[in-house]
Amino acid sequence: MWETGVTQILRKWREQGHTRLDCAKIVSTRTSRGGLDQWRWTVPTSANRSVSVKDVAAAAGVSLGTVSNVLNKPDRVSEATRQRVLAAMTDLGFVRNESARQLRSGVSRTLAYLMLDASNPFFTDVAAGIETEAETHGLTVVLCNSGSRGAREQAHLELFEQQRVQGLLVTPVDPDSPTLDAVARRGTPVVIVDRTRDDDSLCSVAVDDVLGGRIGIEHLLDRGHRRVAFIGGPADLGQVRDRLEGARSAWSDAGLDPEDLLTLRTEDLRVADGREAGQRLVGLPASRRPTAAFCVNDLIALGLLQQITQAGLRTPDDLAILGYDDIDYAAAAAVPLSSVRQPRQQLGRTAADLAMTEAAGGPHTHRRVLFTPELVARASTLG
Amino acid sequence: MWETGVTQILRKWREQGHTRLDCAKIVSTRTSRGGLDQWRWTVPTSANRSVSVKDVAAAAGVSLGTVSNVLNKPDRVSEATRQRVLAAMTDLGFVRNESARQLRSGVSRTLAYLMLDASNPFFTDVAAGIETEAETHGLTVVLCNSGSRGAREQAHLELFEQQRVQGLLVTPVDPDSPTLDAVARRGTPVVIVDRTRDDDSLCSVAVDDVLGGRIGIEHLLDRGHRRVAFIGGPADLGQVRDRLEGARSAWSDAGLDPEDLLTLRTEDLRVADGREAGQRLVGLPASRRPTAAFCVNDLIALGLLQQITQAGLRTPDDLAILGYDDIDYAAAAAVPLSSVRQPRQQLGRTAADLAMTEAAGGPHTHRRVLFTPELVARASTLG
DNA sequence: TTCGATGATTGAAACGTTTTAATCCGGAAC
DNA sequence: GTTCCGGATTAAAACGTTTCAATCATCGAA
Repeated sequence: MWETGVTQILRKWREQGHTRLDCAKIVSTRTSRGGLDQWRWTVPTSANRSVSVKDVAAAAGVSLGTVSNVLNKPDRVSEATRQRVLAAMTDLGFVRNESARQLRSGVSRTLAYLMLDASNPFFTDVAAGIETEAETHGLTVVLCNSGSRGAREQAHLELFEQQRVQGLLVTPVDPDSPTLDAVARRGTPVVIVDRTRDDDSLCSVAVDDVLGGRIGIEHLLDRGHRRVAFIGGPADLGQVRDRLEGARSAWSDAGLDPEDLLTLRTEDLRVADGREAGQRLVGLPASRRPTAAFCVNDLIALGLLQQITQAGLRTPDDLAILGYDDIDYAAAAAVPLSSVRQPRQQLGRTAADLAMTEAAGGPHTHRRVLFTPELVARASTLG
Repeated sequence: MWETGVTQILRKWREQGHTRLDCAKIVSTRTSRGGLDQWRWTVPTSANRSVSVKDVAAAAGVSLGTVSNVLNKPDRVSEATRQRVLAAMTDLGFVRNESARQLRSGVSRTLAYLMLDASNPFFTDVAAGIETEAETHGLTVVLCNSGSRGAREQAHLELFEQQRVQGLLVTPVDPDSPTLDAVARRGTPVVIVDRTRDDDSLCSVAVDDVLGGRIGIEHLLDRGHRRVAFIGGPADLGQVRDRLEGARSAWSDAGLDPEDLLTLRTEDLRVADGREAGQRLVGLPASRRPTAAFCVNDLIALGLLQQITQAGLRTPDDLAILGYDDIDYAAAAAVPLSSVRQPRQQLGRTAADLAMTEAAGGPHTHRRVLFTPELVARASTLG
């Protein structure tokens, strides 16, 4: 029986990575079986526990509840003890444990924004809008970046839900993803940013992309262009689809031949894709080459501008360029870029607002907010 | 005595916002005084409790500990029960409560990066580096933006510390701020990103700015410039100070008159500040105007480029421009911008790595990592 | 048969807060 | 002198996990 005990101890001991057995640490306990076949021992613990309200209470000579009151309802505690508690806190280096706070109170103080692409200034501007709105309500915003990757988006969504954030703003890879519905159904307010759904199953804030496409083409028509390229992709992206739809309808409304509205697809929406599109455009014989390009976002427009400039073409004389988003760098480009501007900051502010009102409880019906884009004409189309 | 009881009840009742008193809800309790002067009542609670492990356990017919094991040590539980528990989870829509998890286990699964300016692509690139490194270790990264505002930085630091993040990466407004030391002393690993301190009191990852300044000036000297403006501010910013120091020492090493290295201060480091500096530069008589400008970052360089182009000057013939950071938009500018490149992504990766090793425990000595910048010459200085 | 080993499962104790009913106490009102 | 009131304070019960010793069941070897 003694053997058994020792064997068991040694196994566990080894499992825990110990190499030497210190018998002084072994203490016997009795079991229901009546024998000495179970053992317990202590290991030296690196007593690095952090300071808790309990410690503060002890140091200040008050009860634990009073410390909590100092933190949460300062007016309920007399000035003298308040000072004493505050002093104890700084003395001991007390840091409130947010996990415990949130677990007990059930309320989180953060709003989350899951960005599609943090390197695109459009989304950081939206984020800035969210931040300003959240700040006025005393919430902090945490940002995450999916980088257009579904798996990462999924992982971030899960973590945010587990963290019980107050609201979850997201520019999703696919706005129709059922994951979003699942999250919302389980109780986290979800707001789709810069995308929409056809139904009203979730709150969303976006800009009227069909109208934006129309505005862009109308501007180019005004400037006399009759052979235009629409550059953008991927084809299944809602933004691209809608803007193209608007462009096409404006084009046909003007009674022009659909053939003359060339569509150039790109892999993605980055500067590199614009350069690549530029190469294809430059490769066309001058007679068939469009006189203007309407890019589905500014990054593509910038890449295009750079590429065709390198190839010796001039903007807007040889090729007028119209972008979309009006990011700060658009105005600072080699040839200041005309662009369709979206109210980015307001997009963020409104989204945050929707999330917070939904989180506040009360009767809620999902809202779909649609902003109107506006044309900003600069040298790249004016000449 | 009856009166007293009713008075007390009514007061509390009113405090809770009730307008009508439902006597059926009142239940008397006896107190130590023996009288009926204390009361208790129940209010209808909106039973909206979320699903917990307890519920899952009940549904699956196992104990609460087993559910936890399915979550954390799946190999310790038999396949059959594992499936049963998993099924119960999806049926009930169970979402693990991260607060409770972290409170009990004491371990957080997130790394935080507090950015100085989310709209500056330099920092989002650093963030991308952090993300890739963290991902390989199974951590998620949350981003926050201080927008160069000390108060907001402070608030975010506090929240992150309260959340007990595993590591806290920060590009601070002021790297010498004692707040950072305080946070680190209390146990959160802190890594300063893209800034350094003179002492080694914290881990930091940065790029050798003195060397960067030197490299920049040497390039301009190579191109034959003998009257150069160094543009940047604020003067008390470490980056600005160091790059200027490097620039000056390279200048004097070449045996040139310090007077000919003009210094133009700017308010901040944004595009608008570059434009403003451009106006001042254009205002100078051509004879005294520098032939090249070395800007302390690309945003200023872009603003400068835009402004002097508008004023009819040409780059690089009338004014060569050299930036710093080599952000993507530098290459895409009207005149592709020469720039001093910093290894942004690697900066982020290394910072994340430092934080995680410090968090892993064990003996730790703070490290100061310094990367070497490199010159990327483009049309804005080559012509 | 019995004992020991192994693997699956359970029960109960944490973790650090917030919440809330209860207590205490000095003073005002009767 | 009671009685009542209100403000300050306290004690104890949550919150939803993870952890870990203890138990249970099964099986192989002695």
